Amino acid sequence: MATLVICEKKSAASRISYLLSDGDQTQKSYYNHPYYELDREGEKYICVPLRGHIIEYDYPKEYNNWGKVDEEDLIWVEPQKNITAKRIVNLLQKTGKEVDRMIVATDYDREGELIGLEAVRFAKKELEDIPVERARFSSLSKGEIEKAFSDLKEIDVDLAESAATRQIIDLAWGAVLTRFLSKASSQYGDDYLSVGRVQSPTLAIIVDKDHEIEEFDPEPYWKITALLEKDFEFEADYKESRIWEKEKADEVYEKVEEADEAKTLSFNEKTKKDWPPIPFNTTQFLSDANKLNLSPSQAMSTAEDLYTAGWISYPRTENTVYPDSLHLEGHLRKLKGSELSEEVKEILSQDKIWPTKGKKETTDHPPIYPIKPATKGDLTGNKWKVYELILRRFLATLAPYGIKRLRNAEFNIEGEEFKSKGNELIKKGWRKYYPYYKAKESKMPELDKGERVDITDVGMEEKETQPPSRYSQGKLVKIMEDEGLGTKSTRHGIIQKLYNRNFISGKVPRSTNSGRSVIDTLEKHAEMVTKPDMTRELEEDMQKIAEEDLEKEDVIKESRDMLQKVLKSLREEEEKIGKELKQSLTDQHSVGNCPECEDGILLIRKSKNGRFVGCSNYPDCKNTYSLPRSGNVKPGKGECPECGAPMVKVYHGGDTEKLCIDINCDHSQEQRYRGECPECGGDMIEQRSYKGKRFLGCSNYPECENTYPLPQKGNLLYAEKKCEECGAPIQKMSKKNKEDWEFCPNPDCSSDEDEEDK
DNA sequence: GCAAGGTC
Repeated sequence: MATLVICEKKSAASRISYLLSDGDQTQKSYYNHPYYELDREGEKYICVPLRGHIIEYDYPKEYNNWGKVDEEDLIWVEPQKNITAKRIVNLLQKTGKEVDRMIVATDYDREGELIGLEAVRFAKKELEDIPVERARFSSLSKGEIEKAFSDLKEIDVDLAESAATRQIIDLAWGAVLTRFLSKASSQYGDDYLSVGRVQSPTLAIIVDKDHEIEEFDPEPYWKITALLEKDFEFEADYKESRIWEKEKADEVYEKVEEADEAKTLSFNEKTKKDWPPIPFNTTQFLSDANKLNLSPSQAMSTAEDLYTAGWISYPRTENTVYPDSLHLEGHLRKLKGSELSEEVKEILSQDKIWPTKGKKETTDHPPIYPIKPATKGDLTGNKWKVYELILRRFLATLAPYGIKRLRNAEFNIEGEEFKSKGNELIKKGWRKYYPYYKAKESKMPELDKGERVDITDVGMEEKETQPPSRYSQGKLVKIMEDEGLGTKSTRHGIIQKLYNRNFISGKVPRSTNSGRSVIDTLEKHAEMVTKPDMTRELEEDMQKIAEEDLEKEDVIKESRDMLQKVLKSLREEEEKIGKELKQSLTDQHSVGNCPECEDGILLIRKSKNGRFVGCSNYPDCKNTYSLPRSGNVKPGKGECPECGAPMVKVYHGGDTEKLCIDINCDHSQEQRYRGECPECGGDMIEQRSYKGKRFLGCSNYPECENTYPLPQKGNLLYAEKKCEECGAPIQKMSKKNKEDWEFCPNPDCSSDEDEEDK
């Protein structure tokens, strides 16, 4: 007797083998892929980890040619299953022959059911009649696993089929619409315009906000503020914090302008508990990591590294409730060995440790928490940043609440009503351990009704209503979750995809021309693809398939019919759509007008050797420029005074250069001249490496290889003098809020050793 | 070369 246990991933396989054998499992390897063997009640178990899905749907090869395949036909093509993890399939086939029953022990969710079934189908091939059972467990704890393996269920084929339905539908809609838009706008190669059930509604959320901001019409208003003093200065605003008419504002201001006393009409004070945050699920984690300047993709991949190295628990989870199996106190004791040992001890010293809990409780994985203690010596850079965040969050969820003191008062100033609010944290509580959220505090003294308070100043300000702000990437992940778009494992990747497709740009994402026009086109002709409802409806259908209320085939057929209608309506306007898309793509790549011909536009183009700028009138106009090696190039203001070519802005992260597009023109050269090369008498030129790093290099390169490193931020100029020690040209640096300073760029020079950085 | 979903 032998049993094959199929697990979703390595960590689960290792844990399950351990629990089933009381730690007596053996790790083996098959062509470098690990698996486990163990004995359990005299029976041999082989525990094989998958790597999530091991197959994926795609169309047969003959449909790969976008030009030759009609999208209308593609709708009805049956996709085939391709193996994506060959070695795992081999291992399943090999071990499948050695066993006489199988247990699917993948994650307890819809995809898990399908992932398990995919594996079973490979393992079972020649043994059609061996029994397959399903272990369903809500955590990888001893109790849960024992219970699941002693009470085995049947595999839920309908549930798995519902997941397969989603795959087929997503592929059909994605492939058909992606090909249609790309072909209509002649976007081939890497520049195709993609469409998808999740990515398009997500993009639409960003585009809608951009439209809202563009259409925003600021309205002026006036604000009257009195500065009062009792023990310290504090502000009181006129009862209408925004006064919309200038006359009214003037009228009030005239009355109170010269006042020197305010009479307290009322004063209230109350305290409020400031509750600690709930345990980290993926969304909360990505959102807070974004405050630390990490994109969701960066945060996720860092968390993945920390997880595989055993520092933190599984980072993909929706759960916000610590399971009973996690012994919080014992675990805290373990974390005393971490960098934050003092903080851990403080938390431990509480009489009782009460964790917070969120509304969402799932059974697949615990919330994200630190598994073992780490110090700054163990982890560096982003890894430490992320680990510290997760450790601090864990502590905060076990820490005491804080207390806020809220005060508010109303005043009479020359017959006009003013009001003031105070919000002070009088007990820090959990915020001591979790400094990532800034509490908005404002101080206000204690007052008595009728008390007279001195006025030190009264001011009136003209202000403007502000447009709504853009969504940060962290906020976007949250909105996606609220709208049901994507999953805990895919949301960060979807956002990254929008960047990679050039649909959005910037740290706080804004839509590009192509992103905007893709959404505009879809909204006009296939609105449903831009709405989260499509996902909601698909979810409902999948539920019904799982419950046997609907047949997989019927759902797919209905979806294909709908796709056919959508495609038809798009095709009726194909020419117009193509024109609109092409126009906005031209705008996106334009850097300005061509100085060499009548009506040419200079466009960023790609060649085998990289990118360059060429004229839209090519081949009639052969004007070209090379582009800087790195950075994002956008049109700038005006033309070069020297050669008439357009000025461009080059963005390097937070740093912007303004250059003439012709890097060899005298103006550009002059702008970047930073003194004479002490080695050969050539010009030292400020330039950027392929990676965007700024340095000084000699104009006689490659004959002269003299270079100096430069600080990466701040404005640099040649100080018009040479270093007395080494002869290198002295550089002058100016930075915001700092005094200018001069330095020798030569790192081997001893000239500024006594001088510390200013 | 198309999607979204797992996981590395």
